Amino acid sequence: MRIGELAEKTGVSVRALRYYEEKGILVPERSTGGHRSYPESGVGVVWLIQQFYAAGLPSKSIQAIMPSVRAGRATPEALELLVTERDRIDKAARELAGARDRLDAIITTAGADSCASHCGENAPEPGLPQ
Amino acid sequence: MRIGELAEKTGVSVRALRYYEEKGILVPERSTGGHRSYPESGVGVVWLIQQFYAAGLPSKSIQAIMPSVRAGRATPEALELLVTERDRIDKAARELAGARDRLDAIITTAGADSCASHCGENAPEPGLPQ
DNA sequence: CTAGAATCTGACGTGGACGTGAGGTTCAAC
DNA sequence: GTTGAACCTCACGTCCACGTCAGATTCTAG
Repeated sequence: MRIGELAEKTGVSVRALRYYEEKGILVPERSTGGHRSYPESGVGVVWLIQQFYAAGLPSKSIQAIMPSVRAGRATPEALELLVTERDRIDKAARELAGARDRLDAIITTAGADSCASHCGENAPEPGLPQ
Repeated sequence: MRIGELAEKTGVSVRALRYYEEKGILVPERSTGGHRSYPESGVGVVWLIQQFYAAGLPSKSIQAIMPSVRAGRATPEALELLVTERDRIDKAARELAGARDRLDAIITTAGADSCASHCGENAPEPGLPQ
């Protein structure tokens, strides 16, 4: 599969795919003419890379992790990095939950006021079973 | 409280605090000489700002949200932004959980292999209660 | 009153993940 | 064989949350 097709299938830009190669994250084959050629599995791999980026992993860590992903096993050093990053993600998730709750609190109180002000008086409870 | 003290109490750099003012996120009083003066409540506010940044909110959104935080109520437009950002955080949290699980899967399988290879055969279970 | 610490205002530097041309090459179709 | 789309390699531009340095001003302790 050529770079444009992979870009379209994944929603990632062509530039980004070239950038991944530059960083050693996703290195494709080359045609005789020099064009990049990706396997079908590239789609899933790109999705995973995007998830890792979204989780805040830097390129270097992703590049270090990808071989383990492909192989299904890891050297002790790679394993250490994996655990470190997983713990970092756990921490990030907790902070995210905190921020979300803060926003939610503002929404319920502020929203209740705002609603009362134009929906007609005080609702029974701010509500929020979840 | 002066800027250095607030920086020390929050662990945020002096430069960052000035940046928050530049972006209209946290605007302090001024002494006659022009030095910034923050209230005690600034400590909590800065923590909240940090949480929002960590959650991926851009300065503009934070700046738009802070008045609602201070007032405890929000205009309909602000409320819409709050809900939008909360949902964005929820989505981010789900993606984060996904990435975490992917890492975890690699860790357990790869870790089991890796452990067996140097700890002496197949352990009963990959283990990892925490 | 004076020294030194803290703060002030610009203003340029940084790092990461790409965006965006410029200018040339390769590929698929006709 | 030729054309137009897709691709190639530089290489500079961008955005954001600050870092960092310079040079001037203000505050606080003795």
